[in-house]
Amino acid sequence: MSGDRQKPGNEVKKKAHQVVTSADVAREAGVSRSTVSRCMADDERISEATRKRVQETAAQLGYHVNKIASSMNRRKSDLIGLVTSGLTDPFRIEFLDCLISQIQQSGYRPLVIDVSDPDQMGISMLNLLQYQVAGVVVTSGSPSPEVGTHYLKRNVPVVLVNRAGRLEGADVINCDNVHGGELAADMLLKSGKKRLGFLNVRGGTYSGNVRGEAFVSRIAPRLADGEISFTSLVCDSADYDGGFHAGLKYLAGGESTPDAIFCAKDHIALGLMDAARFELGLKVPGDLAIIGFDDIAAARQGAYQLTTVRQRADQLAEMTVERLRRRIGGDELGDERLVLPVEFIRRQTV
Amino acid sequence: MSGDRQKPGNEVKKKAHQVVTSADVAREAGVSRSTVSRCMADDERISEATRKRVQETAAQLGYHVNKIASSMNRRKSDLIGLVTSGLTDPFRIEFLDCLISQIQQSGYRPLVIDVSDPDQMGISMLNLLQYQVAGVVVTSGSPSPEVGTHYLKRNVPVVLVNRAGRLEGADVINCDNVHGGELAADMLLKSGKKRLGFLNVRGGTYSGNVRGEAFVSRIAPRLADGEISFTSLVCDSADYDGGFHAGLKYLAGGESTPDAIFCAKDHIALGLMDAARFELGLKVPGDLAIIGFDDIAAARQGAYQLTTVRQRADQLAEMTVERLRRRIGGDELGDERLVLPVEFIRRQTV
DNA sequence: CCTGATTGTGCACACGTGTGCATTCAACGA
DNA sequence: TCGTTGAATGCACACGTGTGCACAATCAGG
Repeated sequence: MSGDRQKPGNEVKKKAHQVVTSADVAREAGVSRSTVSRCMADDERISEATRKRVQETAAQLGYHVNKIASSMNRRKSDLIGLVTSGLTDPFRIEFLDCLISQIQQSGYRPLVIDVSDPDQMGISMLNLLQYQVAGVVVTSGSPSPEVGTHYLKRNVPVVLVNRAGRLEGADVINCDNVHGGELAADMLLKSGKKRLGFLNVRGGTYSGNVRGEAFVSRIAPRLADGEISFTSLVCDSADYDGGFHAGLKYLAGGESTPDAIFCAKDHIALGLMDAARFELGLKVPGDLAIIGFDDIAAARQGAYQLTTVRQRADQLAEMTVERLRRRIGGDELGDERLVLPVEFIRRQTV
Repeated sequence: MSGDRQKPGNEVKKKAHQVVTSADVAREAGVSRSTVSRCMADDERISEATRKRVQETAAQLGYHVNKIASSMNRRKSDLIGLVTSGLTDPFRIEFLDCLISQIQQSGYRPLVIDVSDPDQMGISMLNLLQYQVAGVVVTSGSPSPEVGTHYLKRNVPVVLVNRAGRLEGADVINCDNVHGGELAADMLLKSGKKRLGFLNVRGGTYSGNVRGEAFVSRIAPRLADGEISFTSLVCDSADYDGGFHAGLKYLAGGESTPDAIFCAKDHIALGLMDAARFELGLKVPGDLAIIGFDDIAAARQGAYQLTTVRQRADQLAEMTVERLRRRIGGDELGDERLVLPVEFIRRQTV
């Protein structure tokens, strides 16, 4: 009746208020440890009667499966690594919010890791592997191919979200940056504005660059006609302050000052808008039309009512989790490049 | 030379591209598994020469300590549970940002768990225990005393941040809500406004209630004199939209409409402000003075320039982690109730 | 009553690590 | 030469679980 490999005679040698283990439940319920394990996992081969009895005993003793030991045995945990860099970018936060919720709903747990220092990317991703994660979602930075092979060898799925990389063995999910850029271009062309601009962070991000390029190639014909002009604008940081200072710099006046700006992301657009309205006294959209990208919560607020291109964080999260689950489930999928449709949201800044 | 408990003869029986384990490193470096373990942990009793050799071998073979196995052996992981409810509240996000960064810097990893459904609180906290977490930070909800005893029994430290509860065996950290409320009151009294209000979410949160009560008791003398009036205002959700709709409701006009409102938190204040300015055409602070609480990033933005009471997220995180570390380190500390000082930030809404 | 099938449980092993204790070895003083 | 000391390392066990396989029990059918 007692557990296996237990030398007889030293029954109560352990410390008193030890953590309750499956062996305790087994002893109390008069079954073997195996049966307890099977009951907790709702194994079908266990009779209804014993299952109920064991589960009651477990509850009574306050027994909970030790997930660490379980993970060790199965050589895989139910942790999913979330690679991000800080919680400052509004859209990424919204995405993480949806993602965490959905991961949890699927029976997994998110293990967050911050890679604000890009040099740490590789180390951190390998570190994650130490936890036997079931999968990883990368929302910032680009893992090196070398890291990729480590994951490939361990058969741990990786999903890159809104990233450039084409990592071997990893899925890449992007919103439709190209179409988004085109939608913005179409809108500004229709608006009658003449001096167009595209504002992105210095150096550019992958997403931002694609959006900008699509924008430019869409307006190219009219540019060639000389009907409109275009300027590429740059800010120092991809956030509110960056947009704000860019506004001060580019909108100070002069003949070539843009009268319509497409921003690489909403957060930048908000800063730009505030600089224009409150620092420079410009009317939006009268003096300056603005289009953003993402449709973050603040864009909907009364203070902004920003016209923008929406990518839905919840759908992005859904695709991510669905992809992870299938790969974890054993589906042998080829690397794929998935695209999330975007939608133009017309508000009051153009 | 070979590892312990290894029956001779079945050297290469395992699957080919197996994960590299400490035994592999041991074999390759010609030492025992124990030595490998000690080398990876930088144990002092290992000679410089072998340590170097082993570590090089490990690197060459691509060996990484299996944290799950390690946690299993030590009966404690380096995970720290973060209990939150969604990533929507701006101040909580800022706090989590700091917290995650500091947790990581201390050599731990944050395991996030979402308890948007308060009924799930208990289950989720017990679930966390399954992962042998080293500690837990609660930023939302209130764990039941029963959950507390489980943690106490397992000797896993818990820190409640900006929560009401006085949990046995747990530290509670709050910002100085009382002083904050008083500062806001002092400011509004000095401003010359006569019809004061306090806006909080329906039902109230612990923090909000304390702030409001302190505010009221501070203005009580002047209230008794009849110099001023006070109204308690309520919104349906503790966020931007809640504040926005409350603004529409309470500021529609009439003799008793407040001309100065202290909001339980910045996020509400922003919505209120937008409703006042853009929907009702009120001047801020001319027609309506507004004071918030938290000093979130948006409060600093040009569109708002919100006067508020600042609690510093980074310091809050610092206190939290410091407290956790000491308890994890074995310090036997009594339950404590720590208070983070606040600071009045004067901007342009009063 | 016997045989084969079906159902429910138990045994024993494996997962990969940390660590107390024993052991080896060299150095050293007497 | 021998006993003592200290440093460096190996041995063996424990951590708590999942699961393949074997085994017992029950039952249907002949």
